[in-house]
Amino acid sequence: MSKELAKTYDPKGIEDRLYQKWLDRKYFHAEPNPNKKPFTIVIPPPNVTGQLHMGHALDETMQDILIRFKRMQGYETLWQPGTDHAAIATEVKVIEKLKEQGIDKDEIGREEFLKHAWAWKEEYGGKIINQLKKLGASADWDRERFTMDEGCSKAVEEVFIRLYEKGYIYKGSRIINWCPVCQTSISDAEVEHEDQDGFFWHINYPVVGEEGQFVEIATTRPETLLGDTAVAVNPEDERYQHLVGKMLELPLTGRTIPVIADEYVDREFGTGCVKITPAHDPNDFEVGKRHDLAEINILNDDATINELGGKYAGMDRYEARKAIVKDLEELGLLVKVVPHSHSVGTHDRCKTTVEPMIKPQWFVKMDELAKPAIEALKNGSLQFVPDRFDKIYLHWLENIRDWCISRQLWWGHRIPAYYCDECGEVVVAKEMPKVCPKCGCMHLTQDEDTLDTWFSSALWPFSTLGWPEKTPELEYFYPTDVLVTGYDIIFFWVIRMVFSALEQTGEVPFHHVLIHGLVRDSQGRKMSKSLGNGIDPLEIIEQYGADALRLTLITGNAPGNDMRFYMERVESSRNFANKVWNASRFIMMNLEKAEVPETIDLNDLTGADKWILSKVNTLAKVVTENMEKYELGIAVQKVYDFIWEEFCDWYIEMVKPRLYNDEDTTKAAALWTLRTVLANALKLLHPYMPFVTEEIYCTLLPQEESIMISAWPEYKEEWAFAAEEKAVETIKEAVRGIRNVRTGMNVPPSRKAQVFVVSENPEICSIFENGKVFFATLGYASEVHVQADKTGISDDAVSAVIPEAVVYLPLAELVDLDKELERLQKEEERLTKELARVNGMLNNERFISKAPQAKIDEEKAKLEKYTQMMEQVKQRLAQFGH
RNA sequence: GGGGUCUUAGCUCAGCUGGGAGAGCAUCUGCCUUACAAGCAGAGGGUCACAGGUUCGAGCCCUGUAGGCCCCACCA
Repeated sequence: MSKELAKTYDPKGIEDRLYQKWLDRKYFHAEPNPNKKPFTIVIPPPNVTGQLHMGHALDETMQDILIRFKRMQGYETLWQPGTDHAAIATEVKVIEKLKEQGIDKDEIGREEFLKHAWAWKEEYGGKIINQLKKLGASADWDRERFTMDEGCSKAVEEVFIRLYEKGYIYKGSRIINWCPVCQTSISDAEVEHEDQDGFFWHINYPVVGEEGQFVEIATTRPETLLGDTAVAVNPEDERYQHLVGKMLELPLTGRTIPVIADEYVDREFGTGCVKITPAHDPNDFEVGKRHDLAEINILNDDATINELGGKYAGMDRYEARKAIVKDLEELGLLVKVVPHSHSVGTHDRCKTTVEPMIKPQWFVKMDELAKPAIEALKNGSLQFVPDRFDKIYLHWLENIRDWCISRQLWWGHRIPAYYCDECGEVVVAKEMPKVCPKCGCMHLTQDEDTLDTWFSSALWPFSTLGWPEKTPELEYFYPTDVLVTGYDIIFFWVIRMVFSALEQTGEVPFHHVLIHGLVRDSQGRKMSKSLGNGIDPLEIIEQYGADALRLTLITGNAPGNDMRFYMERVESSRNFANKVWNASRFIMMNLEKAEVPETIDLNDLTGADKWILSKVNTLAKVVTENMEKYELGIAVQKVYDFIWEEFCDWYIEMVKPRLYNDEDTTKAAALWTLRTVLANALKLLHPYMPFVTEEIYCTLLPQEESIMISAWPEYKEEWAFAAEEKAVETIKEAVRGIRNVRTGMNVPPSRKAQVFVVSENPEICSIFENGKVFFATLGYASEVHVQADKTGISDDAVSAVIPEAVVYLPLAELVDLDKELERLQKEEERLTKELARVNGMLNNERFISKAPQAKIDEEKAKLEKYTQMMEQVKQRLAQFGH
C-alpha cells in the first residue's frame, strides 16, 4: 500500500477500477431490509436503440447523486434500472438494417421480423447500459429490467384487461392522427404543431338550382374537398341563413352536399362558410357526428388519394392538391388564393405531416382516470420540483382527451384482444380462447396491433418491482421517492405513470418529480444529430473523467432550467478534481511522517483548527439541507467553495508552519484536523464526484472499505465554534489588508518583513500569535509582533486597518526606499507623458469625428486607467514626503 | 388565443422564504512560495431590461411596457 500519488489527477484507469470494485462488493444492490428505511428511484428507461447523450448524462447524474447521498445517510437505496423497447424507434431501425441486407419487412412477415428485432435488441440493447456505468451510475444492475421482458409484459396484459373490463379501454372508429410514412396511428402527444406558410384557397361551391349563386368557402387543404359532405355556417349568421338546408354542388365530384348550421363556425373567420370533411378533420368529425353526415375517407394509408377520388385516385395528397386547384381554376370556381400561415401537425419522430383519419383503434378513456391524478397533485402527495410545472400538469389533465393506444407496428406488446372469425365477437384475455364464447367457433384471431410504447412505460415504477404479484420488493420499495426527468417528457410519461399507478396500485408512483431542463450547446441550440452540434458525453469522460463531466452538468444548474454546455466549464471542473487531488496529496504526505491519533481532545485544537472544523460542520448542514430540497447545484457550489477557498487557500496555508516544525506542540492537532476535515469534505463531495473522492478516501483512511458506504456527515453541536470562526475571519481580513499594501507597493512575495499587529482584542491577539507563522508561509512576514499599543513601530510604516486590529508594515524593511522613490518618480513621468498624449487625442476634434468609435473608446479607457494610476502614484509619493 | 420562463460583470449562469450583488471563464498586474502554473496573490468590471407601486428596506413581491425562448390550443 503506497501513499505515493501522482502530481496531477488522471482519472483514466482509476474510474473503471473503482467501478469494478463497487460492483464486486455489491454496493449497488438493494434488498428489502426491515431495519432500514427505503429510498427508491426508478430510472427513466433509455431506449434500447439509444446512445448516451448529454440529456441522459444529466438525468442519470442527478439520480446517482440522490442515490449516493441517501445511501450514505443510511437508507436502503434502490436505483431500479432498465431499458425501454421504444416501439416505433426500434422498429424503424430494424427495418433500416434489414433493408441494407435487402430484406423487406412485409415479405418476411411478423414472426420472422420479431426474431430480427429481438436479435437487434440482444446485440445493441446493452450498449447504453454500459455507457451509464461509465458515468458512475450506482444502479442495482442485478435488477435490470426491460419493458418487454416477461414480468413487464405480464403487467401490461394485466392492466389492459383490467381497464377493458372496467370499461376504460374501448375500441372505436374515431378520428386519429395517422402518419403516412410510419403507417401507424399516433397519439395526440406525439403530434408536434408547427407553423407553416401555406395558402388559403377560396372556392365557390355552386348552389343547386340557382344559376349563378355560389357559396364561397376557404380552405388550406383543397384536396380534402373530395371528402366533403356538407358546408357549415354559423346559425346566427344573417348573411347565410337563407342558404341553410339548400344543396350545393360539390365541384369535381358530381356529388351534392347540404348547407348546415353549426355553432362551431366562427363568423369572423374566412368567409364564414366552412367545408365539412368528417373523415379528415377532427372538428369536422365532431360536426359530422352532430349532423349525422357521411364520413368519406378519400385517402389510402400512404396518403395517396384512394379510389373514391375519381380521376385523382393514386395521386399523392400534394399532387392531388395541385391538380384540384388547377381544375377548379379552369372551371372558374377558384375565387382567390391568399397566403396564409397556419399550424400543421407533424409526427414528432419523422416530421411527416400527419393526416387525420377515421380508423378503428383502441383507446383509453381518460376522464375518470385523470381525476385522481389531479387530486394527487392538489393534495400534495405528488409534488413537482420546481412547482411551476404544476400548472402544466394540471392543464394537460384537465383538458385530456382519450388516449389512442393501438399502433400498427409489430415491435411491442401485442394487444390481448381476439376476434372470432365467424361472428366477430371480441374477447380480451391473457390467452387466446379455444372457442368463441358467443358462437362456439374454434377459429379466433388476435388483434394485429401493438400498444403505444408509453403504455408499458406508464407501469414502470411498479411493473419493475414485480406487480401484479405482491412481491417483497413492491411492498418495501414502492411507492418510489422521486422521479428525475426532463420537462419534455411530462405528458408522455409522468402523467401516464401517475394515473396508471393510482388506478392499479392505489398510490402515487413517486412523491416528488424533479424536473431538469435541456442540455444545449454553447450557443444555446438544442443538441441534435442533424445539426451535428452534439457533444458525446463518453468523449468527455474519456478526456476529462466522469467526475469532471458530472460536476459540469450540476454546477450552476437550477431545477427545471436549461443549461448550456461548454468546454471551458469542463476544464474548470477537471481543475477542481485536480485541486482536491493535490490538497489530499499534500495532507497524506504529511500524515505519513507522523503519528496522528484516531481521536483528539478538542481543547488541544488551535483557533484555526476549530475554525475550519466549525466551517466543515456548518457545510455539512447546509449541503444536506440543499440536497433535501433538490438544490443540487447550490449544494455542490458550497462544497466547491469550501474546499478550494477555505480549506486549501486558507487553512492549509495557515497550518504549514506547524507541520514543518517538529517542535510545535500543536502539530498533531493540525494533522488530525486536516485528516478529519478532508474526510468530511470528501464525503460531502462524493455524490457529485464519486471516483476521485473514493480514490483519495481509501488512501487517506486505509482502514475504511469505501466512501460510498461511509456515513454522511451530520452537524455536531460540539464542532460549532462561533468565536473562533469570527476571529479567523478577522485575521483573514488582516492578511488581505497586508497583501493589498504589499501589492500596491509592488513588493515581491520573496521579500519578507516584520509585521506588527496592534489589537485590544485578546481573542485576536491570541490567534495571531498562534497562527502567526502563516504569514511567513505566505512569504509576507519574517516575524509577527502582537502588541496592544503602537510603541516601537517606525514612523514610515504603512498600515492596514481592519475592524479590531491595525497591521503595520515597516516600509524600510519592505522596500529599498531610494529605489522605490526613483521608481515612483519615473512612473509619474511616464504617466504624465501618456496622459498628455491621450488628452491631446481626445481633445482633437478631427480625431473624434473621424476615428472609429472603438478606437475612441480605447483611448478613453486608457485615459481613465492612467488617471487612476497617477492618483495612486501621487498618494505613494506623498508617503515619501513628496 | 392561453400559459410558462428569461432579461444580473465582456461570455455562460447562480442568487431558494425581501436586508452582503456573487461564481466560473475571459481581462489586467505580480509571483515557478518544496500539494497543485490544471496553481498562488492582487485588480478592474454591473443605475440586477424599462416604467411605476408596496415596504424602514426590492435583483427578489405587485402592475404595466419592450425583447428573447418554450409549451399548450380544433379557427377551417
